[in-house]
Amino acid sequence: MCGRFTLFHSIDNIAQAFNVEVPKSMQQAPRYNVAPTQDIVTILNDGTTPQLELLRWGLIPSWAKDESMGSKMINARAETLAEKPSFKRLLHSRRCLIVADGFYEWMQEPGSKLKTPMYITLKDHAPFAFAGLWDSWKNPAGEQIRTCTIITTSPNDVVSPIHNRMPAILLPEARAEWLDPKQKDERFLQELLKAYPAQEMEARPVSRRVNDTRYDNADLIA
DNA sequence: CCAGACGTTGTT
DNA sequence: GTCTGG
DNA sequence: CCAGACGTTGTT
DNA sequence: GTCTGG
Repeated sequence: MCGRFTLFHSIDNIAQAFNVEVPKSMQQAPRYNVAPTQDIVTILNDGTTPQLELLRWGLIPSWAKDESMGSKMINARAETLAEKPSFKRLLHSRRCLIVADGFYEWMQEPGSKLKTPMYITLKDHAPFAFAGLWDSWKNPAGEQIRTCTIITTSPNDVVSPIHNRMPAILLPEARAEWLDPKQKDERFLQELLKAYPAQEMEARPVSRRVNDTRYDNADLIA
């Protein structure tokens, strides 16, 4: 699955890599330990052009009575998106990219309760896009809260020794297709959610300090 | 029809 | 054991 | 994902 | 909002 990731590239870097404008007001410190419920950098097409937006990680559907769902729906299974009441509607109209440059998976040590955190990136260390879904929820104060979830899929050969799920990373050429509001073909969209090519990825163990969400420092991945 | 759930992961 | 918060 | 709380009453 | 269970 995907419950923790990094985003240390600058907003300017990201904007250039994804060919989008930098919103004037957007500030983002380098992050080495992004956790659910926090605001994350996304790209979505809410009108005519893809835009950088900060969304809260943990989907709160528009019909939710309270925000308790937000800490549960941090992932969505690619295989069942088109069937699940919570996601089907979003697959048609609320797709987004979630920008990252690495993610963590915890590997269960055989014959032990210990888990080793592994850090997984592209070999060229470029920023990439998780496939995501988003929604907007009106809180009791009447404010629209935008939230999102990261789609998971079967692991490739780099991740399968570590874990039985991995986040769906879109190939660069698939990003525009995923964001295209006119694209409604479920099968076509789900085809974009296959595991990223293993030969372009690498994984290595990192410090257990990453376990604590309050610890967010560059030495985690040094 | 209405009422109530709506999710993933991992582990057993 | 299970839920909540980050 | 992991860490940390998990309860009530009353008082400040 | 939409699906499932009764």
